[in-house]
Amino acid sequence: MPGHRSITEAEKLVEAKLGGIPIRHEQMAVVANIYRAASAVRQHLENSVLRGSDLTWTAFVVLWVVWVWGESETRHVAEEAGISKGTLTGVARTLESRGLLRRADHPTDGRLVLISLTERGDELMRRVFPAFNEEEAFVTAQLDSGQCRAVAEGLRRVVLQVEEHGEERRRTLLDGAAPAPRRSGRRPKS
Amino acid sequence: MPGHRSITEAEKLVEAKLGGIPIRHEQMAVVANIYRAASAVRQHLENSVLRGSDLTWTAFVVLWVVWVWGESETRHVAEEAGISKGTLTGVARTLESRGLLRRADHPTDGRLVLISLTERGDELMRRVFPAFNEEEAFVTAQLDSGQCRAVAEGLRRVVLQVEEHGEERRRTLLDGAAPAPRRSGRRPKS
DNA sequence: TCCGTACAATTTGGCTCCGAACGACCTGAA
DNA sequence: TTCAGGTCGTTCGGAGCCAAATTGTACGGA
Repeated sequence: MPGHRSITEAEKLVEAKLGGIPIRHEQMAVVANIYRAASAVRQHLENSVLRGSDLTWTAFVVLWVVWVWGESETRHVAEEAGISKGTLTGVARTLESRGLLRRADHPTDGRLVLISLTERGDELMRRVFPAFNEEEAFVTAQLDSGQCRAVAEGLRRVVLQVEEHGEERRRTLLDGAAPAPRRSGRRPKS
Repeated sequence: MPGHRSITEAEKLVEAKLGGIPIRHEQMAVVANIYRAASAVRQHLENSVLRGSDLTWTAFVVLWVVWVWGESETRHVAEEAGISKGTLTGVARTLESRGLLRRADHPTDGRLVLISLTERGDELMRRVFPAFNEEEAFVTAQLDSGQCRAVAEGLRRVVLQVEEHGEERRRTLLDGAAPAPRRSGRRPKS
């Protein structure tokens, strides 16, 4: 269980560390708590409702997207689920082998693959989602209706800010400098 | 970039899917946006300030914890950073090999290991953290001061709720049933 | 008809992370 | 003094995940 030391206490220490250089405390608290909350929520949901149905968080999100939006092209599912296309290929294969998901060629464009739930997958979601939603209610139990809306709206703005201006911002920061390659992953061929 | 389809639209579809069964919309929106925001923020920070210093998100968090709290026992660092003990061992080894971190035996308890920053690690943090904090301000730029506080406070409550009542809740849900083993990871011996 | 370009999903390589097992160590009771 | 039970960090097995490379399809122009 993380978080026995308070964030505000940490802020004071950081201030002292940097002595003089001003720090955006409120913004720092938002980011720190976003990540803490995301980890806590994910872990709780995996360990309560998902594990029982042998689903990882990612697998559940993928099923959820397809369940809600119906038969979809894989690229849209990946985007909506927030994972890369390559990851989706593997997750979809696993779910397909368990009979929860079905893949079909696109009728006119041979490059595309369509994903939909099988009857079993649909049954699973009708059973699991209510339990999942019940835990969403549990983790937010300390928030009243208005606070829920405020938090959701605030986070939406964070997501929008990054999506709309993030790339430009990164370009500005690096200012034409080396794009700095990623540490992991396949090496460029050159 | 995820999120081109609106979350409220998704909620309506879910409602129709379940027809009749009530859904906690506001709570669902909070959880969905927490995760989206966490991914977006992490990705932006990794791709802007961290990559340039060859740090992953986790490595930065570990350095940050040790920087702020000073020499600490590894179990506390792991807890504070929100990662498992096993993960910390690997991360710490990497950071030690890069000369940013130092490990020392505990003077009286031979089981413990103490972690502290080297001078180089301290320099790195004095350089990187202001840039990091600058991006924390960027991602929250759409929120005014009051909204920042509201979001941070709301998320704090979510974390607290899970930390204080999560374990009990999971016990209640499973109700003595099989603890449901994890799919990945080392297999139990027997 | 034959390319070249564009874009799709998939494969591949490498790192990250969790958590069970393990071995070292501490402690207290017999 | 011994040793059983607890706690620590580390090791290790397996899945997750990203992004480059690859493979396959579409389509417009020569």
